[in-house]
Amino acid sequence: MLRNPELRTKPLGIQQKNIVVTCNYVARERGISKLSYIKDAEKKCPDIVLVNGEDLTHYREMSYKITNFLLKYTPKVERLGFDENFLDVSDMVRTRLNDPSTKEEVKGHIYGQGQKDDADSCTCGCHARLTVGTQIAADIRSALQEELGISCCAGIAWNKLLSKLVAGTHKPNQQTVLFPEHTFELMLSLEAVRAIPGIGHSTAKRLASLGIQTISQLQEVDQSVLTGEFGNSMAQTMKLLSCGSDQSPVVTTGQAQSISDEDSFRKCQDVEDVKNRIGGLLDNLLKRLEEDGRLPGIIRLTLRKLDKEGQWSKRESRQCRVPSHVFALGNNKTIAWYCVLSNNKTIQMKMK
DNA sequence: TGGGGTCCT
DNA sequence: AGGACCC
Repeated sequence: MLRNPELRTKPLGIQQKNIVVTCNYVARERGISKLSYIKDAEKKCPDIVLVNGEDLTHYREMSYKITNFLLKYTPKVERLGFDENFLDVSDMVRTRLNDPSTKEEVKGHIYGQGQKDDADSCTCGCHARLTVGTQIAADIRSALQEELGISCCAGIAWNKLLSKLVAGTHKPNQQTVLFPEHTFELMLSLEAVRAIPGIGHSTAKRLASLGIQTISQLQEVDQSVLTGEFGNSMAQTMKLLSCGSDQSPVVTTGQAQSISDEDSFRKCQDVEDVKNRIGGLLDNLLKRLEEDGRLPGIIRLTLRKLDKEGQWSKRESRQCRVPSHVFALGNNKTIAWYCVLSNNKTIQMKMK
């Protein structure tokens, strides 16, 4: 929509292969959901505009523009995917609170307000700090809109878990603050344990096998039951998460730990085809590598196979260290196969 | 389901 | 090398 503002008012979906991976809010009002099949989306909304988003270059660039913009406010910026950032603004809050011109006005929504009367029992000053947090968020969001044309949501709380959860409570382009009295309310509004960031597919299944499906069940279960299934460390963090407690600090993301390029290799029959496609992926990688300026220490090839029923199986990977002279020679295609051949391993690719 | 990423075991 | 998690 940034590159083509006319799309702003139309139902827009971003397409990768057969799937609408994400869409704008106009499309969502028409019943389109993320990760739906193109066919279903077109049935619900025949006039949906589809833009191919298989090449992530533009999104990646914008993503880093935004992160770099946020880094002007504080060095404590942690990226999560291409479109989320955590900011630890504790230091900014402190300096603003020392400024006599700072007011007590809350910007944006207050979570849970109106459902209970707010007896402000806090004596630690957290209400004042969170209030300043809402002002910082509002400032940053409007600067983002002005300078980069980006709208976004924000959640203001005292840890990453809660800020993320509360950010989702008022949805397009709004911000919400969580005051401590409403923490339990927010956690219990989630219902399923799966809704806790950090509890994924597999953990949710294992919890279900213990008879635990809701957050309140997780809050109330005996610690030893969890420890038996997950071990001490995971059991403890899950217990804490269920109560809205998150000890993890905001960790500055910095430069990428890895760069990768993928393709699903649909309709790829012969060896020649495979070589060409991998060669293409490699060309893109080398281009990005050059922009990055660093040299890789390891190269890895990952693949997924289709079995006879056409189902995806697990990923398999082979990796090896790359001596820098390989890059000094600059021979593209040599590098492509370097890791495979250097281990003298053959990877069978069976594509449908 | 897709094309990315992170960290832990 | 694989598994879990995130978007």
